[in-house]
Order: sequence, then C-alpha cells, then structure tokens
Amino acid sequence: MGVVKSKRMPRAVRERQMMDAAVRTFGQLGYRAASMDEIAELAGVSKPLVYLYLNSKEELFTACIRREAKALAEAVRAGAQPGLPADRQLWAGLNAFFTHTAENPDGWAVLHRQARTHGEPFASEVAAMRDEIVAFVTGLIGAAAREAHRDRALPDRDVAGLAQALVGAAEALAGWANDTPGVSAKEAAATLMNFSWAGLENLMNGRPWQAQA
Amino acid sequence: MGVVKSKRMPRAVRERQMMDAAVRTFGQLGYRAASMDEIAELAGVSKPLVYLYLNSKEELFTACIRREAKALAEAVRAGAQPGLPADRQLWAGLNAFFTHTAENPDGWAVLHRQARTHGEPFASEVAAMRDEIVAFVTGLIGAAAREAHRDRALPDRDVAGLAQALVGAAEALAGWANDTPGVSAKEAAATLMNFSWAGLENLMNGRPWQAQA
Amino acid sequence: MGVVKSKRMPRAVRERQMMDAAVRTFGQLGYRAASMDEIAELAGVSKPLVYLYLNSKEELFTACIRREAKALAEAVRAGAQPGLPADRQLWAGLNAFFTHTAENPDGWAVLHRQARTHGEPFASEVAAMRDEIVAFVTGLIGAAAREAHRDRALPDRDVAGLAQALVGAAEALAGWANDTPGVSAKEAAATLMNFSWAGLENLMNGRPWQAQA
Amino acid sequence: MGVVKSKRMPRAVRERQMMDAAVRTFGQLGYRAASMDEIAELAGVSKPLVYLYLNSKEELFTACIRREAKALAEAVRAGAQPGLPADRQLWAGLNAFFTHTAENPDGWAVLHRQARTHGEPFASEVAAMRDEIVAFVTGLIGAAAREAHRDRALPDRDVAGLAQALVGAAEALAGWANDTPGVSAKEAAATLMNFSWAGLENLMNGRPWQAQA
DNA sequence: AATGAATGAGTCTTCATTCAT
DNA sequence: TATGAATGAAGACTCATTCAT
Repeated sequence: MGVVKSKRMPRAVRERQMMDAAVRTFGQLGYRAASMDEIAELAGVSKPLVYLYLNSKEELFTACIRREAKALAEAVRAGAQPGLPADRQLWAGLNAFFTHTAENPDGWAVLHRQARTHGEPFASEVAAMRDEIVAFVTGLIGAAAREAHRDRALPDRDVAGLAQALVGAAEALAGWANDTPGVSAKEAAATLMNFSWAGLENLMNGRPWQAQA
Repeated sequence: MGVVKSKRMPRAVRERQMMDAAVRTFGQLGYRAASMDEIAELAGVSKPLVYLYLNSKEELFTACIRREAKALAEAVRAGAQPGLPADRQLWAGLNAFFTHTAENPDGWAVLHRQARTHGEPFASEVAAMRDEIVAFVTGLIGAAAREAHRDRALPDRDVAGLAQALVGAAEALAGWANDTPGVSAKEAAATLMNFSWAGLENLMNGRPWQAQA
Repeated sequence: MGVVKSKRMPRAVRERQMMDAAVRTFGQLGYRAASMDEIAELAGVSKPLVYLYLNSKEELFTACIRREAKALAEAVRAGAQPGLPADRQLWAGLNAFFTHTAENPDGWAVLHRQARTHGEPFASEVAAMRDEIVAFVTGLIGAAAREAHRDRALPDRDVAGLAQALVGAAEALAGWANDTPGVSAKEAAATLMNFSWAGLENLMNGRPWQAQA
Repeated sequence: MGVVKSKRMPRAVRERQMMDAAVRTFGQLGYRAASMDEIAELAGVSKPLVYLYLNSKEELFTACIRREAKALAEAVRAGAQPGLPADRQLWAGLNAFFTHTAENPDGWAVLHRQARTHGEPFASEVAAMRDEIVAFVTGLIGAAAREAHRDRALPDRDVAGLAQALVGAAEALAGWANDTPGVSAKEAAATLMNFSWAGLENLMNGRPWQAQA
C-alpha cells in the first residue's frame, strides 16, 4: 500500500546488511570516525535495530573483523592447491590473496589498517587470522624443506618474521598496483613471487622464479 | 625530591615537551582516540597552552608526522654508507631503519599505523617520506644490477615494484619487531636481508645471504 | 501539582518550544551571549535534541529571524486596510505594527536589535522583511500623493527617502515603547502619525493630525 | 639600533591608541565577538598593557561608549547655532549629526548598535547621550513654541517620543544614504528636515520646509 | 520486527584574565 | 613602562546508547 520500504526482513538478511554497511564505513573511516548513525543509515535501518542485533559498536566492529578475517583466510585456503610443489602453492595462494583483497578493499582495510590501529579488544582478533597465514606459509616452507630433503627446518621465529615480511610486501604492492596505472594484480603477484622466492640476487643475475618452470 | 612541575619555560622547550607527549599519545591511541586533554596533561601544561603554540589537533598531528618523518629519513640517510657494494649498503640502511624504529616506537607508530589510517591531510604527509625511502632503495637495486655487469638491466617498472615490496616488508617487520618482545633490530634486519636478497628458495636450501661474505 | 516536564512529544511541538525559548534568549541576550545550554534548558529539553532538530546555533538563529519576520510582516499586512485613504491606511498599519511588536517584544528585539548587529548571514535575512515594509509604505505615500491631485508627483527618490525615514522612526519608537513602561501601542502610533503626517511645525502650532478628521 | 617599535610612549598616547583600536573592533564585531587579543594587536601593544591601563573588557567598552557619546554630543552642540530660529537650528544640528556619524562610523556603531544590544552596564551608559539629544530637541521645540507664542508646551513624554522618532529616522536615512549611490549626506539631511518639520501632508501639498526661507 | 524521541558524557576550541620579570 | 608565559572556565557540537511504543 504505497511505497515499499523493504521492511520485516528475516533477521539473517538484516544482519548481513548491517555488517556490510559497517565494514564499508569502518574500512573507510576507521573505528572511531565511523558513527553508528552513519552505519544505520547506510544499512537502511534505524539505529535501535542495529543495537538490537549487534549490541554495541565494539561488538559490531569485532563481528566485522571476524567475518572479514574468515572470508580472507578461506579465500587463500581455497586458492592454494595442496599437492603442488611449494612454490606453485605459494604462487596460487598469493594470487588468491591479491584477488580477494582487490575485490574486498573495505574488508581488507578493516583487517589490515583499522583493526591493528585500535588497541586491545581488536588487535588480538586480527592476530588469529595473521596466525593462520603464518601457519600457511610455515606449512609451505616445511613442505619445501622436506622436498629439499633438508633435516633442519627454519626456526619458528624466523618463519613468523618471514610471514610478516611477505604480508607487508604484499600490502605495499597492492597499494602500488592500485596507484600505478597499468599494473595488474597478476603482475603484482608475479613481482612479489620473484622477490620472495628467487631473491634480489638471483633476479639481478638473470635467474628469476619461473611460474612455468 | 621528585619531579618539580617546572613553570615558565621558554617556548621552544615547552613546544618540544608537547610534541613528545603528542607523539606518544597519538602513537598509542590513534588520532581520534587521543584527546587534547590527555596530551596536555602528559606534557604537564594546560590545554590552552597547547592551542596557543600548536593551533589545533590537526596541526599538532601534522607537526608530529613531519618531525618523526624527518628524523627517520635522516637516520636512514646517515646509516647508509655510500661507496659500499649494494648489498652492504642495503644492510646498513636496514640496520639504521630498524634501530631508529625500535628506539622511537611511538614515532614509528604515528608514521606507519596512525598517519596512514586517518585520511587525507595526513596520508600524503607520510607519503613524501616514504617516497624518499623508496627512491633510495630503487637507486640501490639499480646500482646493484649495474654492478652485476648484466647487459640487460631490469626494466624500470620491475625495479620500482621490487623497491615497493622491500619497503613494505621493512615496514611490516618494524611493527612486528616492536610488538614482539625479544626481537632485536639486528635480527629484523637479518631476516629481511635474507628474505629479500637470497630469496625463500635459497633460504630453504641452506644458502642464506652472508653479512660477511 | 505544578508543571509536569512532559516527555516524548511529537517533533513539531518540541521544535516550537525550542524556537520560543531561542527567540526569548536571543532577544534578551544577543546571538553571542545566548548559550545553547540556556536555550535547551528554557525549552525543557537536552542540548543534543536542539541540535538534532535545528542543527546549529547559526541555523537556529536564522530560523528565529525568519519566523519572527514572517509573523511581523503578516501582522502588518493584515492590519492595513486597503481601500481607505492613505493616512488612515498608514494609521492602521502603524497600529498593527506597534501592537505586534508590543506583544512580541523578544521577537522584535531579535529582528531589530540582534539580527542587524551580528554580521552577515543574519543582517540580510532581516533586510528582506524590512524592504517589504518599506515598499508597502512607499506605495502608501505614492498613493497619497496621487490622491492629492497634484500635477507634479514627488520624485521617486524623495519618496524612497521618506519611506526609509518613516520606517526608521517606527522601528525606533517600537523599541522605545517596549523599553518605556506605560507607553501603549496606540500612543506610539499616534506620536509617529503626528510626527510624520503633520510635521513638527504643525505640531508646535497646535495643528496635529487628527485620527477622526 | 634596528627596528623602531615605538615603545615607551606617554600613557595618554597609548591609551588613545587602545581606545581607537577598541572602538574600531567593538564597532565592527560587537562587544562579545571582539576579543581582547584582537584589540591589543590592533593597538600594537601587549595584552597585559591593555589591562594595566583599562582594567577589563567591560570597563574598556564603557570607556569607548563614553568617549564616543561625548564626541557626538559635542559635535551636535557645536553645529547647532543658538540664536537662529528653531527650524534653522534643527537643520544645523542634523547636518552636524549626519556629518559626524558619517565620519565616525565605528563610533556610531558602538553607540547605536552595540551599546544598546548588550544588557545593563552599557545601555544606561548610552541613555545619557540619548537624553542629551532629547534635551536638545526639547529645547528647540520649547524655543519654537515660544516663538509661536503658544502657552502650552508639548508634554514631556511626547517630546521624548518625537526625539526617538527623529533619531530613528536619522539612522535609517544614514544607512540608506550609505547604501544608495548618489545620495549625499546633505540630501539625506534635507529629506529628514522635510519629513520631520513639514510633515507628509505638507510635502504632498507642495509645501516643503524651505532651508532658505 | 522496528522505530521516533531523547540524553549523559565527552571533545575540540576560545577567551578574559593574571603572574613573574 | 612593558611583555612572554600560562590558565580556569565556559561554549559549540557529537556520539554511543536507551526507552516507550
């Protein structure tokens, strides 16, 4: 009878709308600068409904972090194809990572920029996902080490550092690819693969990592 | 006996106290979460004096970014020793970088975490310094490529991408080293040097980059 | 027993209460000296509600000016009776004007004293209404000149000047009548009618304008 | 020895500089919007010196009102030439008034707009000057009445009302003359003289007041 | 399931005013 | 005579959050 305002939707749908709005707002403005008013309006609902479903700004932000972390981890997991050699697995994982972050810039911003910037309830929330990536890389390196028949694996802390460096390089390349016209996500992935797998010395001596080799 | 809350200090001194307090507060809480009240109290002065000298929260934050960016850039410039081979220069520069960020964790947090997270007057402020460091690394990689006497130098865009990756990795490792107890600047530098120079494949095959070689 | 601080009223009602409080406060203290706290308290609501409905101090003041200007212009329009001879119309209009300003002293103070004293967004807001009244008086004087069957009508610019003088005198008298106990609207109107219609010379020679003549 | 900064001036001179700056600032911005900082800077002295000489913002404003009121009253007194017939005296007084206010717009703004807008210490301060003008007009009318050999003078309250109307008309005409290109101060004075002395009826019947008659 | 009405608490910013020299 | 250094108090504005329906 008149304007349809899409009311009375099932809870799950409404919740998803709110989370979408929240991820977008948090990702673009940050935790503090984002306001519940803005999120509610972007979600097309009233503020009390947001509170009814998600309780508080803090819980809402936490829920966003969890959702996006899960989605990213799953994307990387799904992209990497177990059974391939370690370098091909890394290549596949990086491609999945770059593709997912390019398609979900706000989610990535929430995870990478915002969650780590705002103190304690949140930082440890992201740590879980970081640990998962670290575990993925660790596993890769372990597998590679076994392939190479080496007895001594790299120490754990070294692996954690390498994972940090890899993610940092990936994020920098993602930003650079976005800002530099003509650089595709795949090219960025190749650059990172070369950088991380072959190392600068090999690159300078004409021995890059070969995707097809 | 105890700290005398000394009064009537010359402007330059007070300004430095305020900036110190601001860097610490902004670095730990972020731009939005930090309050001018908190900064003033930490500096041991009243709020109006902060405004009298530094005009506004935005200008204060910008001043912090500029001061810390300048200090970091100068530290890296001073650490790198022109004349050495490229890998030794890189090693020296990384050491200077990680040492400075370890000694100024709040300043580094302001630059890396906070300034880039909080929109536009600030992001471009840091970008300038970052570009300077990227240019430095780009030069290093180019020089190394020439030293290798290869006929075909790496294409410019590849070099730029590698530099971005290297700087991104360094940034991530600096944050990680600050947050992880027991990781020294030298260890972080070594991890990154191995990662970037030798590459993962060499690492896993027991052929790391050798600082003394 | 006593005023119940009733809650949960419809927006339109609350808005009117706020505007009433604002007109009173602005009229008595001026734009700068009036505080939003004071207005909110006088309206019986919390400050955020004032902001929710009226956005800012500036918009609130502007809204007050518009409301009071509209009310005054309508009162004068309704009071003047087209069809009467010019002097009778003027007399009727003046009576309406002085009656309205006497009944709405704060509104009049907002228009005459405060709005014109506080710079540019506001001054031009009142100017529109003032011009409307000046145009009304200009028309009256022109009509009266035509009624007098004179061949040479007064030059336009002279008429405009006279209208300005008349309105200015009316404005001053309204303020004076409000501030001086015991001066009724009718007395003010009579004083001005004598002054403007008969002129000082006639007054001093015992020939005032006669309402009934 | 370097820049002359005009220091160590006698107190009277410094005080005049401060008052000049204050009149200008108060006149343009109003009592509340004017800041002591601004006044001190415009006067070319430090703030504590303003306080040393003039004690407080309130006293400073009061001093401004007194100075400007005295100057205006003296200008009008000096312009009016006792001994002339009443209408010529009024003409001379109006000319002096218009001339003075045109030459001292800030002083006039302080008296007319600002002082009356800001509550009680100040309003009564201006009242003194208003009374002086009322007394001037009253005297004129009394003289004219004697010239006309009338026994009964106009009641006091009527005279006060007439003075209010006259000043109101004068201020309106001053504003109008300033805003309308080509209208000189003298023309404005003539318009007001006609309006107030001859009255509208006489004007419309071709019997204006004659400056030379 | 959903919302219009409402607020306590806090943040940035300004200003008149004083102290020590 | 003159000022650089400093602050208490207040004011505009925002926001996360709740209540009544």
